[in-house]
Amino acid sequence: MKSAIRSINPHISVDCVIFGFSTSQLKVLLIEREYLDEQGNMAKDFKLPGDFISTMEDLDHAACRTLEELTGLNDIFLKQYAVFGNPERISRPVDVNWLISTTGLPIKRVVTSAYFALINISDSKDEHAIKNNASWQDVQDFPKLAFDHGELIKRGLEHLRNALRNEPIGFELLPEKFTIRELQSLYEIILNRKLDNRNFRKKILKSKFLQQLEEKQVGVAHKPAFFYQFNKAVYEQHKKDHLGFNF
Amino acid sequence: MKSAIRSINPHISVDCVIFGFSTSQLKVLLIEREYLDEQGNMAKDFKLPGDFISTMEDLDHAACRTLEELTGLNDIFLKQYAVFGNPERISRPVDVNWLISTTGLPIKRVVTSAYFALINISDSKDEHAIKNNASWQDVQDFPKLAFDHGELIKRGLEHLRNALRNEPIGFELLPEKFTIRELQSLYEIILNRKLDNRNFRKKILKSKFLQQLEEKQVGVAHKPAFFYQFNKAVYEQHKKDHLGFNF
DNA sequence: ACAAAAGTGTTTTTAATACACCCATGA
DNA sequence: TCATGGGTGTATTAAAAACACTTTTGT
Repeated sequence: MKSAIRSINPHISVDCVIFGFSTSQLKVLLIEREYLDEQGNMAKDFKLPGDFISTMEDLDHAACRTLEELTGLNDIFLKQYAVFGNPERISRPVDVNWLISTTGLPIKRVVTSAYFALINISDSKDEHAIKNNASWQDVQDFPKLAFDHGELIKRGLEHLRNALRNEPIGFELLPEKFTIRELQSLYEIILNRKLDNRNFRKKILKSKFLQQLEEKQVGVAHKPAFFYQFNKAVYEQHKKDHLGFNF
Repeated sequence: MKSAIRSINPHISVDCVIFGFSTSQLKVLLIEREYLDEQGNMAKDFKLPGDFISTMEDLDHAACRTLEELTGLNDIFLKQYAVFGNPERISRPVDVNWLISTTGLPIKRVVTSAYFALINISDSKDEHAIKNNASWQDVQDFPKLAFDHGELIKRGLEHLRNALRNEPIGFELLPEKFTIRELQSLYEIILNRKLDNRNFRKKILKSKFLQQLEEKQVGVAHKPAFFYQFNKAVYEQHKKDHLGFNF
């Protein structure tokens, strides 16, 4: 937090719930926080990557900036999913004191705009080195969190599941080029169930949102898979034509 | 606005996009606003029902309160759908001056939490008398609006359509007891297309979310329709079991 | 030649669509 | 008795689900 050199708006913050998927598990990215407990001893817990916005900063910009500053991740597709404005959300003395000491301002109440994103953990290992105060934690069983960040994660996960079921957000959340198997794994991990690979390919390919590329996987010890990319224009057209309802 | 007698938080506001459906049209509820134009003349335009939150007030509470104060509507199911935090959203001199003169505070930047609701206009005629500075305007062709309220309506409508297609929000937005025809009309108006009544009933009733009541319409000049109510528990169970994806 | 994941087709089951008449009530 | 909207069934078409083997590559 660079509160000394930028003009912050201490009433509004952003928080980022970054989901990471590997081949077997869904994780969240958390930042380790040091704070003084009730006895004045140094203690540690975790928080989401987040910060106050700057006085003339757009919320989306603040979310991206914060994520980069705290974790080193950049160029991530972040989506705002809710605002948390309960006046009691910052009320525990340790949280209030931590905010006052890190900002130097008399913080009373903060409304936060929550963002989520989903990234491939194995990619992030090489491409985006994650700063060492940030770490991946199990999304089902995360450690004690600051503020109402447990609630933000829970709601973010619901939002992610819903989004995945109702629109092709999976494509947005994968790298530009991906294999169909990667997309299927993403669905399986987030929806938490196995899908039939033949039926999945049929359904996905019938929709024409995916374009097959020339390029194949290289160096894999099995038949190499073709890469695909998402064709957004075709999806938008489809959405216009298809006005049904599903629930 | 009772800014004189309550302690307001001038950084955060709520705005309500209230959709009203009659048998033929979708409308939005707008409040007439008087302001001083560039030449210092009194002029009029429209705004959404909205206000700054109070210092220790929950956002949902602020939205309900505001709606009641400005329109007389109460007990409406309001759903938060987005935050609008562009630093330029309040930049036109007429808007800035209007805020300063109505609050008496040096407003610079306001982040607003947007809510939407949908109500039956014919119901509201008798049950909820709408205050006379509020009026229903065509959702496709609304008058000139204050701030970025045109954008809030556009995004609210997208949200409403999406919500209706992907979850049984229709039930939430109708009175406790309603006929299947009312539900169908709601779908037709919002999705802007005709639906086959036999197929609609089949699909809706197959889902078991609806419970038929003993009660029928009275005083209608045709075969009276049964009233139904939404069974939320059955829906929640269904959502757990059905983890497919649709897009 | 073996292991590992990619890729492919058919049958069965379920859901969506298209379509037209009789029913109960108030005027 | 007429006008109005409520309520129903069937046949066709389209989509989802279930299911097992062959292909290509690296080791």
